Amino acid sequence: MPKSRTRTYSRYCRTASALFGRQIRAARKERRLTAQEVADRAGISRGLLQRIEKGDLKCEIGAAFEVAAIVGVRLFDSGHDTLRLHLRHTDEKLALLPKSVRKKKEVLRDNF
Amino acid sequence: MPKSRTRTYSRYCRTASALFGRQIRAARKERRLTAQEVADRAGISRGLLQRIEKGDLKCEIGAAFEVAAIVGVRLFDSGHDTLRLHLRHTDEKLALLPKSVRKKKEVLRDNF
DNA sequence: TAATAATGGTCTATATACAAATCAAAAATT
DNA sequence: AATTTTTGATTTGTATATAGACCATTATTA
Repeated sequence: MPKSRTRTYSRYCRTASALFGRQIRAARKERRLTAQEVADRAGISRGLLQRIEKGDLKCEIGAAFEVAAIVGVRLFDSGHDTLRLHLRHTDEKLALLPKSVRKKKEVLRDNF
Repeated sequence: MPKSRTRTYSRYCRTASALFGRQIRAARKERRLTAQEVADRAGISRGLLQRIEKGDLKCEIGAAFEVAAIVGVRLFDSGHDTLRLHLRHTDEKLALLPKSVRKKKEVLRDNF
């Protein structure tokens, strides 16, 4: 029997994904774009778009992000310039953090 | 020759994904969690976590969201309750929109 | 500085996400 | 009401994302 690759997701994660999909669908309809039109523009199949709009957690993050961009759902509530700014800021923060995380050696407190 | 499945992504999409990955990495280090620890908690391989932190657009959105939740990167800048609220609101908006999008028949303006 | 843990690669096998095609039902226009 | 488009589901074959193992390098602690 082949080993299964099923995952479990937290409630938070599922809700977030559902919301993301719903927002995409709402935005698409507001702009009066058919599923086929958006799928074509994004270079994906209509089936995949359906799954994205349903909040399916197994689809490519790239496809979902691209679709969001096409229908006008902003990622991180920001335009491109703001994203770049955040990116730079995060990189600066990252530069101050240790390159690798090392656990402090567990101190045994039995011997006293 | 097998048909390739390569996609193209917009700059906006790539930047957003890069930022998301960077934020995850920064949050992980701030919390002093090793890659292996986070991968284990998320039920994914360390290799996949690396790709997520790199902003690889081809990984599962569910894996990325789950990791974000684990290291404390908030999705849509909101906690679970707020997400549910947004979800309800989006559903209401969606209920008012037409169930299917129909293009107005293109009126030919040649004949005058 | 030595020891050791974490990270960053690469490689392989396999489970699966994907595109594409098809069909039925629903919904919007005429 | 009739027509036509859009949507929702299902199925199938294939490209590929994933886990897991491994190794080399780097970084951290003792």
